[in-house]
Amino acid sequence: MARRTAEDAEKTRLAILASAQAHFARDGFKASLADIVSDAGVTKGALFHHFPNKLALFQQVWTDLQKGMDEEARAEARKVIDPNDPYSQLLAGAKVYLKWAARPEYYRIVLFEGPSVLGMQGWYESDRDIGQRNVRRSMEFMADKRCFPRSRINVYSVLVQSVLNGFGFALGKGEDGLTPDVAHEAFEIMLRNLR
Amino acid sequence: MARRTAEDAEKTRLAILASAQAHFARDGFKASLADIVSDAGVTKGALFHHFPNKLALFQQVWTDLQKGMDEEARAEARKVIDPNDPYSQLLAGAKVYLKWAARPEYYRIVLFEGPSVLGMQGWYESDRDIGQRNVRRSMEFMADKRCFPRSRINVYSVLVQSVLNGFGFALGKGEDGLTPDVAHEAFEIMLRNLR
DNA sequence: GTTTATTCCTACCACTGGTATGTTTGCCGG
DNA sequence: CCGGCAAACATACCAGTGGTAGGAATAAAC
Repeated sequence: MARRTAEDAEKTRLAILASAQAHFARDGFKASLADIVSDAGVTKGALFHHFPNKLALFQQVWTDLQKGMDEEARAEARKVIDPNDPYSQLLAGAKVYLKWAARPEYYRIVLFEGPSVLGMQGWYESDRDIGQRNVRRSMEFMADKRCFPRSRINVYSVLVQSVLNGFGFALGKGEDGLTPDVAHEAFEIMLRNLR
Repeated sequence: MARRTAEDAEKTRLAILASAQAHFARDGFKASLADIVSDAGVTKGALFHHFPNKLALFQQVWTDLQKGMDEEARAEARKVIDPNDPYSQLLAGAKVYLKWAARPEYYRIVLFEGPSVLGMQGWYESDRDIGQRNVRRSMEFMADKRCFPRSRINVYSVLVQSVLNGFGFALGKGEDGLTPDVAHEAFEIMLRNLR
């Protein structure tokens, strides 16, 4: 086979991404490219035409998952009654995030493998770009409402983000008798009582 | 070279472990065995005589680091005035943990690479064995003191563990203007106000 | 209708973790 | 004191990995 329609090319690209997501979700980053292209019905030539290397492929899978979660979270946050209430928006977004964390692909690829694969800079930057901004805005909002001194905005941002991450992990793992609702309730209590 | 004294053997074993820790700390699990044995002054034959495979080598490095941190944390917890106060013991242990998290080898090997390398079961189990037990004991203690209902012991254990993990991460990463002291203060405030 | 550039395949490469086998020699029973 | 076993390595090698080079076919632009 050779030159196809741009539409066909997009199809193979998506097939590669789908297969890659499945394999990364099951075997982590160590999933072999041979298996990925085999299940996608193409050869390595196609893969390396669409992606410069394995890491870029993983990054794309990672980004797609994050984007999906982020869009749903934003949509849910927009439904909050008061559009100028970052606190409620954070709670709404957190609810969505905790649900996604229970999904095996999101759990394994984004939360589990993401850090070590993308490296500390890459992962932390992307993570901060997507989640931390909302968290930080909410912390500033709470500080303005005299919940706690502004000097603690920084630490509390890290703290809140950590709790969301950790709950995501625990939910993704499945045990601990933890459900998204229980986690969300505890999250809110903790948040409300920050001083 | 060939058969040496048992003492000599232990020396090469330690040399391999030291070199492995250095390389794993810098390059993560993808550090090559060739480089590790080269810097240790031995060959791969020696490595595979002492360790069954690369993962076992990593596990040993991981365990040694965890053991070092755990021993120091326990020692510090034992210095607490009231020996029947898990709350204060947790705070003391947390202080030690946060300090270790700022050390690059501990950060990279235990916190960063550990999860994806050892896998969810291996990492979570070991992590829980070392840290979670103390956290859980403290949560039960606080529940008994009517800080919050016993039904929340489980969630809060996960929550507290997550905060420690996340602070460790942020400290290890170095930025955010975060110091062990600031993190520890925020940790205590959060803990004290759990309902 | 010729050219061009995209899309993909095949063949190949350097390197990796891991193995099989060989070699030296401390050590222990007789 | 000494023969043999096994510990403690070294050497040579292998299957599989991510990645590359080059070519073939053809959709698309002119």
